[in-house]
Amino acid sequence: MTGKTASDPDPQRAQRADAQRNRARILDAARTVVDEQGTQASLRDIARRAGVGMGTFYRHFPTRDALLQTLLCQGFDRLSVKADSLAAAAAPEEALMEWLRDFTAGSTAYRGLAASMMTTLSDESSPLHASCLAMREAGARLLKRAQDAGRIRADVDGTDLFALVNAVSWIAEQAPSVAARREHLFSLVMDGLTRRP
Amino acid sequence: MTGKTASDPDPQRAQRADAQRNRARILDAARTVVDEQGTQASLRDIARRAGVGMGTFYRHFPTRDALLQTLLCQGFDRLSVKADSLAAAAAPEEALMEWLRDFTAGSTAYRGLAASMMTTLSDESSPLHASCLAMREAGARLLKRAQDAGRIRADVDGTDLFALVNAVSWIAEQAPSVAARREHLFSLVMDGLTRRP
DNA sequence: ACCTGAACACCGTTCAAGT
DNA sequence: ACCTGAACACCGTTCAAGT
Repeated sequence: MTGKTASDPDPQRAQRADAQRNRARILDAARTVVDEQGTQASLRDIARRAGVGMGTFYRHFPTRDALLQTLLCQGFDRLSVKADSLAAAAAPEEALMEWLRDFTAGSTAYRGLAASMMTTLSDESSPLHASCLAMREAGARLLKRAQDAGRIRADVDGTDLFALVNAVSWIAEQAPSVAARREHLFSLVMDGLTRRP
Repeated sequence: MTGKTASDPDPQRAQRADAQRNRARILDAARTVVDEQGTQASLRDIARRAGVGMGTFYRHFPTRDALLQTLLCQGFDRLSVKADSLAAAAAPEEALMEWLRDFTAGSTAYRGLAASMMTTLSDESSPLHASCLAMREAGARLLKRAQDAGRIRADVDGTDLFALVNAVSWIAEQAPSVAARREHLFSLVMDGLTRRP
């Protein structure tokens, strides 16, 4: 125990008021710019729009992934939770499909997101690594359940499924003509994984 | 008719000796650097390695696509020809699969190639547009043939097939763990397109 | 005709100097 | 503690000056 009393704010969270405000401004700007330019958005543009020096930007978010984490982490965690509640509530195949629908909607929220997820999954030092991996594992449990029920091919694992779904999301970003057929491509792939009676 | 005689070299092809040598050097360097860095390789690096000024580089290849064209066009054309000869020689499904095998091998030759092909297909001003489109159309004819023979789902078109195959090639570039499963992902997708008896 | 390399407008990242 | 903005090393692209 130190001299710290109950009324002291948590030292880990204590921040000067201007620092807190700058952080919020950066995040606001980031949401806008990433929305426009995708996950590879210019960090300078974000700092500029936030009205903040580059040093301030880097002090708050030392890497691009640190910034993306605060934008994406919530969504990843939400999908992890949703997978588990679907596992308890819905039929195996329907649960998986419903989850994938939700996942795909999220993965097309920002341009470049599918690519960022793949990068973050193979980079253990990324602050997004853990939550993205947890989300994939949660999806993998839904997959396993559908496989055990005999509804999905047995020779597919969570990595395969995640890769295929991200591959479709990515390709849809590459050309408007493909984007228009995204749902169709998605169902072609999922039909292929489904065991027909 | 102008004063041009038969012994004049083709004025369109006439080039000073140093220009011809520089062009060859740039292409040599490009092959090496694109091999190392992918289709998004630094153009400066290529010019440097070729021992040539930036102006010279741009004089010979005014855009990145103009450079890629000379590296990739032959391969595209070869695959177009191969599609037509397979259509004449092999059973519909086998012909399609053999062609896709060949196509995939080519599309993984350089990192970023799948992305470049998608870009070039939606950019009519790209010098690669025509030959890439021709290749896709040649593949589409093999697809149609296999569909007419009842071996492939009827609700797939050449754009879908091309998109799916490129999506798998791209995803395999994103992580070594996925690269190791590339063949498996490819067969999952193709199985899905195949009509089972 | 062709080549060169500096110049320009951008990046991401770091860091000395300020408050 | 935190902020600023210049500095550095890159990039793609253009262009005046040379031969």
